[in-house]
Amino acid sequence: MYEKKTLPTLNCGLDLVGEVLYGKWKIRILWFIHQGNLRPSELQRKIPDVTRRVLNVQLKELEDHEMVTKKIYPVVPPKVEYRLTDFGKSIIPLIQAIGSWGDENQERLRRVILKHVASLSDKAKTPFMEDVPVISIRPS
Amino acid sequence: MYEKKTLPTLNCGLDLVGEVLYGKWKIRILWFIHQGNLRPSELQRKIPDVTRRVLNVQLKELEDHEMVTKKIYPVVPPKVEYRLTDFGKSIIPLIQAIGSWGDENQERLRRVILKHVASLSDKAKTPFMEDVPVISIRPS
DNA sequence: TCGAATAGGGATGAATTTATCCCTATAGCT
DNA sequence: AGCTATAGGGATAAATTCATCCCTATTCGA
Repeated sequence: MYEKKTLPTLNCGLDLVGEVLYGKWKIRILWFIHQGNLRPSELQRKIPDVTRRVLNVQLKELEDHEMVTKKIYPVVPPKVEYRLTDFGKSIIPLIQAIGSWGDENQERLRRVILKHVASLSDKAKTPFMEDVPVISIRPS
Repeated sequence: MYEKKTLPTLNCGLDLVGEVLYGKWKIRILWFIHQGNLRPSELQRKIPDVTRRVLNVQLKELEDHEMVTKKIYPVVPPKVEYRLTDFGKSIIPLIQAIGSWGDENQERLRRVILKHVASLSDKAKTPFMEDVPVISIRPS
């Protein structure tokens, strides 16, 4: 494991939320569990870019933060299910609100993000920011 | 500058919001500008833990993302002011909502976060997680 | 018998973010 | 003359996060 060398800033509610939601895949994981994808293998199929290793680590953190519970079925092949706690459920409306704001401003966000990324690599000519597919993980 | 080697995941609104809000100090910076702290020096006094270097970088990103505008006064000593754009203003209610949720669940969040941090360093005996001060940057 | 699916995790390397250090410049004040 | 406040940024180090590689184990089905 890696050991933190600096203490987290925990001055206010915003900082606290940041701690539990910070992580490349955390919000997505919460959302997909909310959608009924309870097993790690299901989650991984929903989020192909995350590796099993990292998925496990982030699920463990969500569990430590009491956002999800882990249930191990003593069967073979192994079966594990994660579910949102009531605490975890209570943050779903916020995730929904953020996602909606993002969807509403999707074009503008996409434009400014890609423009910024492009500005970071002026000479190296990055070839990948032309057209990123437009998919929504939230139900329409 | 550092050049990104992997493309960002931009599948849905959530991902897009993540791009513009990701950054250790971004949300705080937006909030304090919203509170009327427009000059870099003011912001730095409000957020002592951020260095001027990093503050500049994150302000530049917020500017690229059209969340804030930068106004340079041609005076000396230099004077610069950042203001929220309408776009930036439109995300403030979400920040407020997240902060409120965090404030409401402050005790629980603080407990689980510190418990998790402690679990990462079992043997090394971290000495710093006893009592982090409880301050709110949002007006009461 | 061999491979796929299931879940997990140690060791290590790569990528990314954040921090540190050290410069530039000018006006006003002591 | 020297100090402070103002704003900015290059080069580099440190911290942190994320990815890759490679193992363990069992049951079922081809």
